[in-house]
Amino acid sequence: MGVTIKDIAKHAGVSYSTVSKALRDSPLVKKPTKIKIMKIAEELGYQPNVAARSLVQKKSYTIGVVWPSVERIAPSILITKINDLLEEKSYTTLLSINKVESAIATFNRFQVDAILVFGENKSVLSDSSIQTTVPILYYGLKENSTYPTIDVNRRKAIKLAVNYLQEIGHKKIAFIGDLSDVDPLQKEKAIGFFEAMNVKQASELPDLVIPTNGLEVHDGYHAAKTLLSNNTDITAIISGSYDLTRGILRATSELALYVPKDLSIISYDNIPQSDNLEVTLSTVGVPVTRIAKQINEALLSIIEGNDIQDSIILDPELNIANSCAPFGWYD
Amino acid sequence: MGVTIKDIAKHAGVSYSTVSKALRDSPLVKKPTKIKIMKIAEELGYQPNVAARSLVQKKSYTIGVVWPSVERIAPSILITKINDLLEEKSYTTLLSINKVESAIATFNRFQVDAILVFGENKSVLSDSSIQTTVPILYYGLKENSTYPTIDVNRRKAIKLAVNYLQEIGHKKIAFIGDLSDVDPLQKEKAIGFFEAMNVKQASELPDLVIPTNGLEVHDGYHAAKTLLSNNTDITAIISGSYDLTRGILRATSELALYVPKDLSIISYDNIPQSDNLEVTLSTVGVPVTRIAKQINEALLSIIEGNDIQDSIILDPELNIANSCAPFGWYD
DNA sequence: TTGTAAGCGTTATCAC
DNA sequence: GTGATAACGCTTACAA
Repeated sequence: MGVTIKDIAKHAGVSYSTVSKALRDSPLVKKPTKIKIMKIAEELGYQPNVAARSLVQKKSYTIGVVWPSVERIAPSILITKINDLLEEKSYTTLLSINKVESAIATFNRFQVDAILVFGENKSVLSDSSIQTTVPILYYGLKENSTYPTIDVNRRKAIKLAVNYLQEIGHKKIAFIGDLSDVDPLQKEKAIGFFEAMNVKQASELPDLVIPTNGLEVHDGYHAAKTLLSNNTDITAIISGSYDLTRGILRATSELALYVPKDLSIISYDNIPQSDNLEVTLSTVGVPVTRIAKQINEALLSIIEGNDIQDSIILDPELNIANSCAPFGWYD
Repeated sequence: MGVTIKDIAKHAGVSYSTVSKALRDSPLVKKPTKIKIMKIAEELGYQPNVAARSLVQKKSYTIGVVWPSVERIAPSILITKINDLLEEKSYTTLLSINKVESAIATFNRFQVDAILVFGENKSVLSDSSIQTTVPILYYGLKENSTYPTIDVNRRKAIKLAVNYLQEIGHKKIAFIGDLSDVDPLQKEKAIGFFEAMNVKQASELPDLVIPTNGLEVHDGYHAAKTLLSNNTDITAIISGSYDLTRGILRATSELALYVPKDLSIISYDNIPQSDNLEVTLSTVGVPVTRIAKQINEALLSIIEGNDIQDSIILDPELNIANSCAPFGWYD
């Protein structure tokens, strides 16, 4: 089995409490002793036993992340970022891909210091079904939950985009995105578009709203093909995601349409762009780094026992770049 | 803080050791007492403390999964399956997205019962850099590791496909896949193709090997477009992944080529197909369910302390369906 | 500056 | 059948 502080104590010829202090870098231990002990610990390949430590400290320096759908690529970048941030504060993140209730139960048994839940179909889940003594933070749509929640204002993001395009003179603005009911996060974006266009639903803008059945590149490609073959007078497109936008750009280049000369594009996006597309994209959204930072702070705060705001809705930002030009600019 | 067995003991008016036995459903406790205790535990929302239990039992009923690249969608289905299988045996899986070394260190501190590592750029990693007392199982390419490894024979899979197509008379067989050096798993597939075609490298089959720079749908789409516009005499394609195949099918339908009349397709694939494509695909590969089952068994086995085979390479299977027809069948 | 001892929540081994 | 009690590996007063 594993090496314990008692083993180290024997080797070093000191008591095991001294070892404990030395390893925790306590000022109560003389430098030379400390160094000697550290060295022996290293040699023996000592790994502190979390179980024992968290038993006495009632703290495990661990954050449990509930991530029911490993399949989804979107939040994975966010998780990675959060993980890095927490690591700096010497916290470890552990993920569970189980159903929310059982994941929370597991993390309670493990006495993690806080739980971060990536909400998805939270609709099914009511707070009453959750048993926890560990503080919980949600990321995603705030619905029937009383737990603190951090979310991105997707609706406002799309509105920002529409308004900007209108300001620079565009009249025929289209939206390409996922309108299916299954994903409330996507739906928010569509609602933002409707609101900005002063309509109630997609049917009032038959030619301008192109629903996709997913968020992949080819969904965007085909939506754009449909849109642009039928409607030659569209001058601007708002895209629901980065991948959709990549598809849209593919379509425009095949149709020999030039961005932004023939068409302005603003893409919803949280992720920093790595690909080098033909144009630098204009985007709206909250950058992952900011989301991660907020979540990180909130997490550390609730661990300290501080109450945080019930609900933090992050404001999106508009970043205008080459893919966008005023209407008529090239005439 | 959490409810402990002592709290339950007080409420039930018994000693806490009786509570412990009752909760573990020991035959040493009378039925009525047991029921009473269970009920109180339920009411109080008791959650057993893993730290305390694993401290005395030296077992946490937990498997640590090292998954450095949350970004990749491919193995996520596999992880979900493994998770389900282990749950049946009342094991919990916890994932870490940290670097392999530190993830392993973390899991050692948590005293998990076994560690499953999803190997990727294992190249960098030598066994000597790993400190562990917990048994480790690798999934992925076996390279310089002495730990037991489970892997899929991708090379053989593609060979099977080539041989089958040759048997049914195809001469001009093309391969669409990712040849970049970064992903050794993909490279294996290409090597399988080369070997089956009796060549050493791609350059010997200039028109038949179409490298993609990824495994997404649109990569397949564009590769197929390139391939089929230049080479009208190709009669069969082997695709390196399911998504690539979807793209290929999109391309063929745009080019008014009919599968399998004008073109036979066999797709590498581990994942059970959910989409309903125009044709039912012929596939080669090891189904995820089988991979998951093997990993599950191996894991349980090494937990018991049984040595398992150093290396288990799973044999792919060929499933021929509508997307494949003998050469000349429709003439 | 170092050692001793109590206690964290649980299981397991005894006695009763 | 049930109840004390030791032990798991560690941290932390407190004693030396």
